[in-house]
Amino acid sequence: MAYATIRDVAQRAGVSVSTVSRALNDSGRISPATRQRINQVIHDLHYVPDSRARSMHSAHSRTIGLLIPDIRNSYFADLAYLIQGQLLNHGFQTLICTSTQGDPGEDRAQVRNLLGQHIDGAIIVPGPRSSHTLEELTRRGLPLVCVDRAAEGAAGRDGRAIPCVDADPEPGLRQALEDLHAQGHRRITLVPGPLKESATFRERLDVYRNLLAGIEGMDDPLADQVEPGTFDPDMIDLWARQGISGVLFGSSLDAIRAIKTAQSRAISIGEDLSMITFDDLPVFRILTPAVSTISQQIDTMGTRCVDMLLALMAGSPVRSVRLQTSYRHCASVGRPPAHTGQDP
Amino acid sequence: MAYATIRDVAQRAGVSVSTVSRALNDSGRISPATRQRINQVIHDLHYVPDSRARSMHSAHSRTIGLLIPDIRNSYFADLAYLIQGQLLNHGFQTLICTSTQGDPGEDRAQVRNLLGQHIDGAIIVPGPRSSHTLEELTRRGLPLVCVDRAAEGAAGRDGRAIPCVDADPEPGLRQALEDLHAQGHRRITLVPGPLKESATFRERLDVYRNLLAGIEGMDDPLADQVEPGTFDPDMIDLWARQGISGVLFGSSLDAIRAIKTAQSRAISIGEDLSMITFDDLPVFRILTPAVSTISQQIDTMGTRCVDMLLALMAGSPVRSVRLQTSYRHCASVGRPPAHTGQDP
DNA sequence: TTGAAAGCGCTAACAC
DNA sequence: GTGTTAGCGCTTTCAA
Repeated sequence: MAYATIRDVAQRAGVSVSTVSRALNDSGRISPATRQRINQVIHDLHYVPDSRARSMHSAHSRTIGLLIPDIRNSYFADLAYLIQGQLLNHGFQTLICTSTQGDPGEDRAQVRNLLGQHIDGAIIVPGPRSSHTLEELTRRGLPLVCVDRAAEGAAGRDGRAIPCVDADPEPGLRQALEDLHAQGHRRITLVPGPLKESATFRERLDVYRNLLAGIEGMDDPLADQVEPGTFDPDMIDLWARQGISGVLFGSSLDAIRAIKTAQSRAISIGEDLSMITFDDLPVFRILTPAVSTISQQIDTMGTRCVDMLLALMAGSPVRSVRLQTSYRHCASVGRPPAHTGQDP
Repeated sequence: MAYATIRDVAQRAGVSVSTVSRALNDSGRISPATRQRINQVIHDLHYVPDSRARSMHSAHSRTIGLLIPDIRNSYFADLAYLIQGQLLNHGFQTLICTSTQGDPGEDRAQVRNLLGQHIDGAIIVPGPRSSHTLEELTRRGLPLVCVDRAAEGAAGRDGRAIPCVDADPEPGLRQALEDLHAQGHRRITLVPGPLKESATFRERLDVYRNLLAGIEGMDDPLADQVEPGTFDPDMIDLWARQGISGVLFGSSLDAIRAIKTAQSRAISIGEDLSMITFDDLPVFRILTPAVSTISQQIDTMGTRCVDMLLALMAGSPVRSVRLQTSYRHCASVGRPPAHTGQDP
């Protein structure tokens, strides 16, 4: 009762279903009068074509799967918003699957859902354990693009790598270190984020180390002790004991926790301790002091990955893209306090 | 070639499609041997049943539509996350449609999409112009629940109102006003948010006025001048001229813009100007000073609306629910500066 | 316990 | 221009 079908429309318009179908798809020749009559009936009956039945013929569903770790993270929310909007402009529906990380079983369930819908392609933020998930998709020759992080240990069909759009941490990190150096900091450190989780954090750490090694007189006394885990508030005391005056965060979550801790211990950011973090979230601009960030060009990321997916679906060859990161100085980076900043 | 079909499975297992179907659905009796063989083939072929074809028979698609204004707003992101997670636990897929507000044409397109998928129900954050959209859904007798705001001027089937779960601003506002009063504030005002947009903001304003009228010696000199629009930075000067020492924000977006403005004008929140805002976003806790909020119990909101939808789909009668708001005092509310706070 | 056949709503040849 | 027919991948009678 709820839904009118194409047959109802045909009957009421006094034509056959194929004529209605033609009217629906602007295919074949139809007399203006018939078309007019059909449109009227469609309107009267509030008829909406069943896209499931429709897509069963056309070999494509005009549906794209989007797998992101956690929509509550505003970084991914932005990405999802951009991607869904842009795909919609191209006539594709986006199936957003969030909370794919963590539970590997849930991960599988989500992918089965997507496969069951016969999606035309997928955009994925791969996690540390998603290689199996990715295979499940590439096995079917499904056009696939990774965003934000490259897929580890998974190749696309024909053994070709899955195209990816992510950010090169080098430029942003370089500028950040230069700023710290210019302000007079000599002993600094990096909290990379959950190292075990992702190659992203690993890469940030590696690049950081290389850059630091090239800077005369600047040093990370904790470089060899980096623990693959998240930020621990007690680290703040450790930094103080080591005479560290500047900290970089590879994960914005850690940065926010550090800010809270600093506040509760009356440590003044920008004076007692300078800090910089990855991810240019709006929060960081309204904090006092505003936090210096290394920005990822998230808008471009969203745009490019959609472009790449569309190209892939069109059969064009697609190459991975690395976007530049850039540094934005804010008041969270100041001069080091008098008693630190130089070798003891 | 990408997808194996039920026929492929049947062929390879040496049985008929109906037998495979039965194995898939645990319906009918099947010999253990046959089932075993079928499962093996399913595994080998990486067979995933086509849920589109499947749902065309079963009269339900196990898919729920979720329409929210903007996923980038962390309030709605939280809501979406909660809802999708909970629906998944009940075996439903969630189609998240974001950015439905604003463009009414896009709104319609989204709904047609959902209708085309033959969703089993929908959860909606209705906007000011969504009554037409809602009708499109209710007309088909689709189970519907509104969240966060009540639907204006739209009734469900049988003319019954669409069940809704939202928050009663009264308790939170009352506590907020009491706090301001206790701190010594006597002249305050409310920036309700985009009044034209939603009855939510209208209600907050009305309740505020009523409460204020009942408080001895506290006054809003601007009560009659409230403009239906968003926050204008120049209002800060106006407040100063009027001797206003405390401000409430009906919209967290306005609050954030006000904080930025205050910072740029060296106005100290909590000293020169006390402020309180609706929506208990994480941001407000890490700002300095932390911002006093009126919280909406968003978790409960997400849980309840899913429960309500499931009940509706099961045919049970469902009543709208109003959750309580509550006030959380933070340092953004302090004593008024000496030269304000009392009648001149 | 299993298979054959009809049909879900739609599209796409192929006739007329 | 329009109707007829045969499927798409699946479930579901009804027989066997």
